Amino acid sequence: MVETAQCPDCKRINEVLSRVGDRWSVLVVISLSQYETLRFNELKRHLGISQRMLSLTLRELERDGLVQRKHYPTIPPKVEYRLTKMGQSFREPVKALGLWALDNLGTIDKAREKYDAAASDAVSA
Amino acid sequence: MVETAQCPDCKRINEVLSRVGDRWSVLVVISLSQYETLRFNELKRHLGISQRMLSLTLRELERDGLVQRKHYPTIPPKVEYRLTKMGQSFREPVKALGLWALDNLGTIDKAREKYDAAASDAVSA
DNA sequence: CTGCATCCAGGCGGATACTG
DNA sequence: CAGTATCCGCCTGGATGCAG
Repeated sequence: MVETAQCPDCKRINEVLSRVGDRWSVLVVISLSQYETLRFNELKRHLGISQRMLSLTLRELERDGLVQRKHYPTIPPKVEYRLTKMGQSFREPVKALGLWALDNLGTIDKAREKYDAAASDAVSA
Repeated sequence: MVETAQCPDCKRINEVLSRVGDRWSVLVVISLSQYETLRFNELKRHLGISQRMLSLTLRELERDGLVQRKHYPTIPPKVEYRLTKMGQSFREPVKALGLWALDNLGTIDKAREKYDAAASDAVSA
């Protein structure tokens, strides 16, 4: 790829997707939007995510200013995560996406079945 | 991961993200929404995507029923891609995401700078 | 409990060469 | 022009082990 004659919008979208577009980030934001405040292992259990990915994801989200980390230097240690203002505003577009998903997942599944059936027909033809 | 006690929503979101959540799919949809109809190499140049990924992405989008492929068996061959009804409806949540991105990318950049500065302070301290 | 470091497999994605 | 096939590097992401 030497070419870079794309629309500027694509760059923007690419940027935002590479920031908060990965599935774990989205899921963490959703979880926090439901529970207000969650601890590390609560999130881990809730999402079924590995420690590593949760750790990485939370660090990035904190770095991006979407999530606030509150650390209690007790023993054993306790860390709470919650959404920042911006994090909460992110729920809106995510919710839009979620609703679209709910509306269209069935249709997509149908389309896939149809497509796959046609493909296997082509093979047997 | 043996655990699977997550919220059902997470599964849904995960599904939709793994379907149309990758950056190339989103960018293809956006391009098609702007240009109505595009040929293979037009998309390729427009997005700065490799043939391989464009080919895979278009096939998936067609399979999911978001993109319609029109093939003219001429020489040289000509193939046009356009959004289906569902593909067009997908623009809505994507647009919401794009607007949020425009509004918040600057803030995110600021947050990152601040975070990184604090991190390097911690190192030098 | 909350993390970080390491290792390792699998998939994403680009470059290249080839077909129709 | 519109793809397919192959090779291969890179990054994601899980498993494990260790530290505070």
